[in-house]
Amino acid sequence: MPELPEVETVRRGLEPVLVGQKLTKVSMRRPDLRFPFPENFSKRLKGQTITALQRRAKYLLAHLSGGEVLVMHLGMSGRFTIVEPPKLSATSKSGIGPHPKIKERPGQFVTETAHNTKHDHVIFETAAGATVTYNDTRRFGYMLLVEGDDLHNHKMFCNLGPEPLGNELHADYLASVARGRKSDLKAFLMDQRIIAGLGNIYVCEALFHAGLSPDRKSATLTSKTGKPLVRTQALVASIRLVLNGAIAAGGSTLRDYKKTDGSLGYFQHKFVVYGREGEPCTKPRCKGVIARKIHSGRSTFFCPKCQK
DNA sequence: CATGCCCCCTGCACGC
DNA sequence: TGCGTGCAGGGGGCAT
Repeated sequence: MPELPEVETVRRGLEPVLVGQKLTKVSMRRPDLRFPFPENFSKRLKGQTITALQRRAKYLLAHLSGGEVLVMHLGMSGRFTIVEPPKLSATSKSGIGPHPKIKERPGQFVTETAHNTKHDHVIFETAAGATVTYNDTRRFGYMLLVEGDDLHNHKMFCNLGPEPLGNELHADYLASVARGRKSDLKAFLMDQRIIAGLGNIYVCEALFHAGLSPDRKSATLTSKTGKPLVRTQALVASIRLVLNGAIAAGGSTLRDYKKTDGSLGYFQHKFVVYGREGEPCTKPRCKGVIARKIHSGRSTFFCPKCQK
């Protein structure tokens, strides 16, 4: 899936299309994704206005005028596609007028281009005539409807750790939660209860940048006195740097998406270690070769020479 | 409690 | 060409 930077990029892409908009129609093409859709899903969404679109960890949160929150998780392969009605030029506004097909059936027009794809599972239509389609090949994603006041108590959210780009993540925090842990750094950083939003790619990237081995014991982030160490500071800084860099790259993709097909999801981004098994380490003067190894079923890419 | 493993699902790249 | 294998950015649920 999209990890935190990709979800944030999707959020920024959807925000101008959805926020302030009333949902005129929501349809599903199957009864479930990873989980069954909530009871009366379409009916509960129709007519509601989306008042805000937030992100928490890898979740998208669409706040609804009725007080519920539409929670969306993209799993491994979830994407959104936006199709907006053609912008009317000054000429057509004053003179010719909108295309008759659009005027009569705004939803129908975009339906023909947007809904014929395999694995399009959910289609949102807004009062402004935009269509937002959720596509998810592997269906590990899901959607929930949760009462806004109950969000923090929901089982999906109550155990989430701090946002990695927020103020709550700092070396003292990381040192304190790492204390006495038996797990290695790879598992530690993948654990959403420790930090919420990192995934397989950005854990590899952050560990590389910090020069720390994925096999290092998490407890070594803490000194005997419980104080954070230089490597702990470096890890926090690396996490921030890697995520911010990816979000910036996503932003540049966003500027282009309307020129292409409206697709929001993964984007092209250069990774320094991820997917680069056998390639030379990019750290200056390091003669190492990027290796791959499996940690609890997931590939880890790292430089055995400069990550200690 | 913490940790590790299996599994959900589809598609794709690879070797034979 | 077809088929089998392994792998893919997540994480819930369960056994230990």
